[in-house]
Amino acid sequence: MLDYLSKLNEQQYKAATCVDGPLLILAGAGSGKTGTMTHRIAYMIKEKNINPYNILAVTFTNKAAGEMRGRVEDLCGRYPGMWISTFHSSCLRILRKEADKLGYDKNFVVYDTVDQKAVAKAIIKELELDEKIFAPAYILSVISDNKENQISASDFLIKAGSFGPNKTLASCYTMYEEKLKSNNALDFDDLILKTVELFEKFPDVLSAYQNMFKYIMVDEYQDTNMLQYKLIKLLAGSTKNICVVGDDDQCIYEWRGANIQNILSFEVDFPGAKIIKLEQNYRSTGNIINAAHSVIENNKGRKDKKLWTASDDGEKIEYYRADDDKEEARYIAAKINKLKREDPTLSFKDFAILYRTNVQSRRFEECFGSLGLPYQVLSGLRFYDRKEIKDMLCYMRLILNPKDDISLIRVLNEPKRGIGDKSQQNIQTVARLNGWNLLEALGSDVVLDGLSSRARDEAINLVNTIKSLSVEQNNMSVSDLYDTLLFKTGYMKALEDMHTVEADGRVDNILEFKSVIAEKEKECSEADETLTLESFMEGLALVSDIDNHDPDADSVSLMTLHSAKGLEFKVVFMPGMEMGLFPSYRSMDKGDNLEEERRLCYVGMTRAKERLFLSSAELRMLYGKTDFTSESPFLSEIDKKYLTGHAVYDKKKKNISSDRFNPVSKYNGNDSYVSPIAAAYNAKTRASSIVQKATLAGVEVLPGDKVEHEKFGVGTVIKSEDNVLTVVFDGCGTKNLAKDLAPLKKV
DNA sequence: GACATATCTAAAGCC
DNA sequence: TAGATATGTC
Repeated sequence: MLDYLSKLNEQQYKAATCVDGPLLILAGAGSGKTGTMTHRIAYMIKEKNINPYNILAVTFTNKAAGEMRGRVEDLCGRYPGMWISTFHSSCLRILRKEADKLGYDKNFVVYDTVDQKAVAKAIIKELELDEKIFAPAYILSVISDNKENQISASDFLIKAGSFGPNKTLASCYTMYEEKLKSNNALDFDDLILKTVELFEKFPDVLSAYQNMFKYIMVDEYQDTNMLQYKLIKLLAGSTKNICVVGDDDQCIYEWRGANIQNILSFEVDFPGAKIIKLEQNYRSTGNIINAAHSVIENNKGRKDKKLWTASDDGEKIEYYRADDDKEEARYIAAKINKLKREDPTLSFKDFAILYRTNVQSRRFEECFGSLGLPYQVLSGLRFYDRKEIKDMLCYMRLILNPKDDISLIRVLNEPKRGIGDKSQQNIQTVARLNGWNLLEALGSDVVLDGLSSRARDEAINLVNTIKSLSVEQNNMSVSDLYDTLLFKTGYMKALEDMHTVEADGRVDNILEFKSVIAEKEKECSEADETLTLESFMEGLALVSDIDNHDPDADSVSLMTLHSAKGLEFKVVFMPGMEMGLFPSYRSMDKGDNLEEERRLCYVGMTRAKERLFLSSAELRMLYGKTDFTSESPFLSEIDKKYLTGHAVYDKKKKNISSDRFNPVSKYNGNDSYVSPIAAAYNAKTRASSIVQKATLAGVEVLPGDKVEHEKFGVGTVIKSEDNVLTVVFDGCGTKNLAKDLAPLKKV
């Protein structure tokens, strides 16, 4: 066996050396997937003498691509410009070369989610739509769905018919496409879509790329959507040297278009495909693996496979039911300190708290903050989506492309220039009437004369700043340009004058962004190049984030289950194991969605290497209301052999053995759960599920009855305004009444 | 037009 | 509860 391949196990070795023809690698959690893929690339280059530039390896995230590139470099050296990149950046690279064939200017801009939203809002205004019904996010999701399924605006218009909401949506879609086209912009979906169109319309272009990419690899295949699948199928062409790696059990992105069918039916689409399963897990203890398996095996639509591990059983998984969400946070904090005391080799960075929703982080931040426990939160907001960064990016885009109306609108009154809604509309009207872009309109006398004297001065200054920097951009460094922009637009001064904590934070971010630019310039000068604004922005177009998770910082990591995919920690906590929270109440109507939640649970559990702690809170405050909760059905799916824990009601008795463990939620066998809490959530929309009857220890209670809770004392049952049975406790506020709730007794 | 106050609503987030 | 947006006031 070749030296560098000797670390691979038998299955991994098979996968790494099977190079020709279609191959599906089913790689379970922690099975050494990335290692196998990188070794496969190294094998192709070193042993098969395949030209590195004939290999295309696509991933979903920049982080994954970067990691893969780094590991390939370690194995077989650096090949600059090798095609190891995300779907979107591969397509961007192709389109930069070929966009003119599709009638686009090659220097098109890429609109991100924020830009798209701005376009959608403009459309809503123009069509005078009711934003309640046609919310920007809704319109955009319809457009995105269509694009992912390669349905054009005109196709959709035909499909939509001549009336009803679909007709309106079709007009939105059409206008959206017109606006992007006239701004010379593509959105993220377009990057894939236009590349597919390019290949379909120009067979010669396709065959050139087919010749180039003789070997194709796709990571996280379970997350591909229909269009991405089509793209790689086109590229794989007749050679069919395509290797896809994925795990159907880790498909947690169906809600944004991932099609799990792509992995389930790979063999059908590529007849003769080899399938290799990587089932040995190198990450977790036996108990963790087995417990995770006992949950995931409840899913129906999945490939049959079972992870195993050569490591010991390890400790059992622990479950704790806390009194409330605050106590849950205290419990976890105390547990972290205790574990660290008992095992001095553990440091804070070995701990992660994985929750279902971002709002859950608050309790932990409060608690950890007061205890002085170091933590880092991976928030949902990306660096580049922050307002101040986005504003600066828009200024820079305007310098590159003064025609970019969406960017101009964004920064027109930022900082405040006295050019508000009314003036903005005037500018747009003038632009439309004269066929000008907005910057031209803004600088015209017609517009300027209609402004107040302050606004007039500001407008002239803005137009001049953009125009002169646009001319000068190649005579100055990007850093200098950035500074000039901050100064001349008055952006920095406006922030500094605010003297608020928030504004200071924004200033910090703006300086942080400057160091990003400086870093890029340094990289460039080392390679004896000068960084141009154009190349800087180009590199940024698809960068999702300055990776804000620092695995080396010695702090506890707090993040959602979704963002934990691909990571691992010695000790993992999964709080909020409650019906309605996890699984999310929005997933509980349809069996399919519930399966995705279950996969999410599986992903979370398999992040743990040594210890796994699950917890729930009996009372949780959500949306300013405190509710009783039921335990998550996933808890009862875990085989009790691997689990130890207490139900809160028995806490006084202490040391409850695991066979006494009995979560209160019930599975109705129909792959949906009937829960009083869920019913309460749904009460406004679904009359049939309103909780109008509650039974406590076999005794029915009705409004007006007195009930007693072991901790909250006596309360009265009432029917709340949303028609849900509720108990009012003296001094304890109002709580929704959950059916069969053990600590409540009728008195 | 800018700022203050009232009202509404609530998942996950890759490129 | 808290953030985002709609409405009201100077």
